[in-house]
Amino acid sequence: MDLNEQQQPPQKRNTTQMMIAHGVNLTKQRRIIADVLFERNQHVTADQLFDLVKQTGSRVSKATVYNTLGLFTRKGLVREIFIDASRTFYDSNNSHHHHFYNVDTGDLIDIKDRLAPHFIEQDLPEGTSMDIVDLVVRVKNIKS
Amino acid sequence: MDLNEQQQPPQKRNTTQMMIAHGVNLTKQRRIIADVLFERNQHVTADQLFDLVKQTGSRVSKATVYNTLGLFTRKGLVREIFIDASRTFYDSNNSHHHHFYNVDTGDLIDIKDRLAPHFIEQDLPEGTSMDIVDLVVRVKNIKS
DNA sequence: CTGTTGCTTAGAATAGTTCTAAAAATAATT
DNA sequence: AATTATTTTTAGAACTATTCTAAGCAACAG
Repeated sequence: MDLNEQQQPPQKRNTTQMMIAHGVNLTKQRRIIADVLFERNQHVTADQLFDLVKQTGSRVSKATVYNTLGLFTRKGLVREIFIDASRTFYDSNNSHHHHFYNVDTGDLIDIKDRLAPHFIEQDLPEGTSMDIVDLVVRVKNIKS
Repeated sequence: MDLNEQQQPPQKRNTTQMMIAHGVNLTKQRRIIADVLFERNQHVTADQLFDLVKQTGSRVSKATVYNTLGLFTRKGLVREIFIDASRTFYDSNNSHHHHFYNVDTGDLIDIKDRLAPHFIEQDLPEGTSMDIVDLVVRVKNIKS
């Protein structure tokens, strides 16, 4: 299962600046996590990210990976994508876009933002047909 | 948290016919579950449904509630809505529509189908503002 | 230094869901 | 009807993703 298929070219980002810009305090672990996460646009689970970090030789606890992903989400650095009850992905591409999820392969693929929803049907990934479209508009109470 | 707010009027459906029409074998437990689930349009978790069934005096195991919801989903009688890693709702309204989810209250509210996506913003529930729109288009491999 | 605050950690706890293996119900076949 | 096969249900165990807990550590302020 390919989690990393992306239409956009990989782009090296300045993770330190990103964190500062979003009001995230810098720590050793957060730098390590951010460097791995933002190395390229990708969709990863907390567990996959934990492994990716391990592969760099750095040691960060799983709790910190969860904490950091939660923090990054609250600060708007990443987006959570809930595919099903046991599949939460974190999208390191924080630009405005949506996703194709292939129920057969597990592939999660970006939908280019310019695609109007009614044109999606004509732009499905090769060899796939539409299954279910689930649009969840999350709203929040206006604080008074 | 009100899970049951619906725009459409409650409608008593013939659950036996629904199951037959969708190729679901009839059993005592499935009838009980279907009667509770389709009594009105609602969004329920497996656990909530288990409790609702219990309240009718009938006794159905939790495993059967899960099995039956899985079966009903595969057969197209209900739709799963994944709000987050620990919130899977089953929507007993199987007509084509989407949802507003209020992150503050937990309310899950139908979006009338006629609403074009770009008009959603002008039609948010009272006292709420847009938070996150997550559109996941599920596709499946074309079997050859 | 010393206290305060925030961060990280390992492991325990939690919660939703799936699995297992056996019993029960139902359907099919003789 | 009796027997066999198939499907369904069940209780509880197992599993898995995530959160919690409580202790230790790091950074910084006074």
